[in-house]
Amino acid sequence: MMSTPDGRPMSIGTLADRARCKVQTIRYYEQIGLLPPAPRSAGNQRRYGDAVLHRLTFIRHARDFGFSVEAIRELLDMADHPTMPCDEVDALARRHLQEVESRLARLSALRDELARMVALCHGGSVDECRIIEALSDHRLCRQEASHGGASLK
Amino acid sequence: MMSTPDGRPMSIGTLADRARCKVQTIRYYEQIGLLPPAPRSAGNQRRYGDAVLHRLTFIRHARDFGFSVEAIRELLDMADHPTMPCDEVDALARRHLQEVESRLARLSALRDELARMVALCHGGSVDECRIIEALSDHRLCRQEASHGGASLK
DNA sequence: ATAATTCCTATAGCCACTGCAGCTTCAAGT
DNA sequence: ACTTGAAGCTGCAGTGGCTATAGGAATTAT
Repeated sequence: MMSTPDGRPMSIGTLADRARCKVQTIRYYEQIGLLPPAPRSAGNQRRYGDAVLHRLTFIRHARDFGFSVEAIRELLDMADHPTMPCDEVDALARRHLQEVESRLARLSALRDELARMVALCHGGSVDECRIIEALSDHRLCRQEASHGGASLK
Repeated sequence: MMSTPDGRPMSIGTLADRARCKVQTIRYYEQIGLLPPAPRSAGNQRRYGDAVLHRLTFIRHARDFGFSVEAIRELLDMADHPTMPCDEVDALARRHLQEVESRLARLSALRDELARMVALCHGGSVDECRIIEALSDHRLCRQEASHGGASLK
């Protein structure tokens, strides 16, 4: 129906289905240079071969792992030079792991504070609500630094 | 220097220092209606009393807890009606806690996958790099669902 | 009086997409 | 051959929660 089991090139929709991403995302990746400009059909529609499917799969997978587009750009550069040592790939991945672990720690501290706050509520009216109170007064937190404004994306 | 220990109103910079946030953020909050339009000096500069400091502290604190601006809008509405029952406050906080726990779970699964991936690298060149390989081939992941594209903000 | 600082508005940028409007092209069915 | 509907095209706006900058006016310090 929409696949090309033989060598014929794919439409953008087929590529999107195969890579499990949206059509617009593919065009966006082309626009920012993660994917090369696609060759066009006579009617100006993009046509793709398997190489782009692999590249796109790589990109989506790396995004699922939380790598930024800039990091992926570097990873793709490295993957395009297979004879170079993989130290930089390793370093990039380790840096990302550290970032994830740091976010995890912040989010975990946040969860604890939030759970503690929620546990304080025993019904009643808003003016005796411990949650509102806790949000109003930073001193009611266990530690200042536990969730202090750092980006916890 | 810049504080007003007596009853005189504060400038936006003083308010920003006291609430530990940026001047632009205050103007932004006014713009989106989290803070009321500030009264102005003769020269059109914003002047603030302590009430706004408290409101802003509440907002910043709730943001530190990861509440969205929309959620904070609701919390402020509730805080402005102290005689109402606090059920809704409680429900909002519990919902947010659940959201945080779900993010935490996703991020934790991601961390595990990433750590596993990083551990596979034993040096060498890029074409034998297990990290690149893992990113290229989703089948090398333990479980499909562990980090599959869900927003893990 | 002057200099340094802070304030004002308006606008653009961040990230990684997503959605829409208004049009053209393609593939399948009759 | 013709119609129809799906899928494609470009370009632009919007998301969230700020942050940064430009160019000018007001305030404060010396």
